[in-house]
Amino acid sequence: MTELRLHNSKTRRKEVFAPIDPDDVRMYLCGPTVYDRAHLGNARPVVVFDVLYRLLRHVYGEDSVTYVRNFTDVDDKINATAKARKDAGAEGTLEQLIHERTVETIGWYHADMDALGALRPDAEPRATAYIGAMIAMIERLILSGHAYAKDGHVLFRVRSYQDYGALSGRSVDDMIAGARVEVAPFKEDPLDFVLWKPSDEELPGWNSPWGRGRPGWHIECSAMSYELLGDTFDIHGGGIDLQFPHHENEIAQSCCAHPEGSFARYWLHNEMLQVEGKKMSKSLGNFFTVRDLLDRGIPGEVIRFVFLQTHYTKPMDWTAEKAAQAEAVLRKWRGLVAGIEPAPSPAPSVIAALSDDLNTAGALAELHAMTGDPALLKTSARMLGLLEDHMGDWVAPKADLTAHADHLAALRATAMQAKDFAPVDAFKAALLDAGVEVRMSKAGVELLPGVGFDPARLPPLN
RNA sequence: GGCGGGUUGGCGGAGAGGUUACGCAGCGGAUUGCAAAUCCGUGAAGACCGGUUCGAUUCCGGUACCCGCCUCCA
Repeated sequence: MTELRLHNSKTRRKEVFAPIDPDDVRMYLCGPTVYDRAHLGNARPVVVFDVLYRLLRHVYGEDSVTYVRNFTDVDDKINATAKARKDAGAEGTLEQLIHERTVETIGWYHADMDALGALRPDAEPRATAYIGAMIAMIERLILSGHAYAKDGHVLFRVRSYQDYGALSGRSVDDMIAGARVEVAPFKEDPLDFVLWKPSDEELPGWNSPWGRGRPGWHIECSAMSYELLGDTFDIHGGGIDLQFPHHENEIAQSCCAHPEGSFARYWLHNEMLQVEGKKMSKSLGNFFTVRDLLDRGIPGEVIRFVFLQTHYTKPMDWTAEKAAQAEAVLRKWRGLVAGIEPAPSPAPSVIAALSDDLNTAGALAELHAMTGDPALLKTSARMLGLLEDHMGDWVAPKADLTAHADHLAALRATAMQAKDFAPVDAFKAALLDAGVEVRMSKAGVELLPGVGFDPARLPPLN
């Protein structure tokens, strides 16, 4: 069996991956808070873990991998949107309006991630469906002395968990020194974080032993991973920005509530995304969503290719230049594999690259070496979610240029006789100007709509 | 202040203690009415300073610069 090696954030080393049960490999990815369209940065972990999911399925078998990715649908930004709708006169309770909003957002998320060629996880739990499990976990934490209730809040007693900070490499005392923790009257210690908080009438809430309220952010992942994957599972992932405090808190909650288990054994974190060398932010004006790119005509497969060019542990820079290059490569490859029956299995070199901590850039390099064997290229590319049939519509000609091609061929034939190439050159120049790629060979004339193709600027046929 | 990541040829971007990464661009050639596309060939690197070593871009230490996290965030 292929030996998989993964960089484990927990140990800060590349380790051989050994699943608890090779017939039931389990991984959890922190999913989106569904308050709006996913931005480009949200898509990076999705693509990275999609490749990991494909690899695990390849190595252990399609039915031997369980991939869970949650939807966070309890959140103040969602509440704000729902409240704004209610204030604007929308029908229904606040909870119903929240549900409507999140259903809408989840639909967008699915459409956008599907466009990137990401396989759907085996389970996509919504936090609101697991409130009972969260309450049960909080009760266990209170009983074991790791949490306490105060003024309608329940807080996790950070100093009760000795290994707190191990994942992100900080000590509790360092954090006090940093002093950027919220001090509140209901906290025993400024480091303690919220498991449950009260809701007023303006906010969604659920009944609990501590009154009507809602869960803190971190508890949902602990509760859902426990319910769906058990007290010990293989891989947990997300963006590096989640490492602290979110993942640190998840570990504390899960390990204290279920000391018999060891929670996630391998932690994978992807680095952040930049745009043209800068952090993507609304203030810099370089903020955009996946849908924005798709609407601009950049195919999801191209976005995916650009992502895979950079190793997931390094910051990735999105640039228009990279997108253009990726499109050219994919166009070429799609031309090579069109109508070709895929090879029975992917190239070992590609599996080897991916098995080495998801070296997707290395795997792409291997694909370049395979252009002489389109069948193998096709099958191997699919390990990366590329060159799949359902992803290829974008390469189809955007217009029927047969008439123009025939006209150009006729002009050329005349020109060959008359030794006067001016008319054919003029027509060709006009085509190029309209964004058409012109290919003339002994075999004939081929016209392809290029990147800047504009049908309105096509020359008349006379 | 604390924690973490990065710095490779014109650009993007990997692996490996000693042998060509790869892609794009460039250059030369084939081909073409001219181009494009395609094919063949080709130059070019490892932030800086030390150390280990027969040998380091690759390991260790330091410096500089860039970036992220520590607050909602993928």
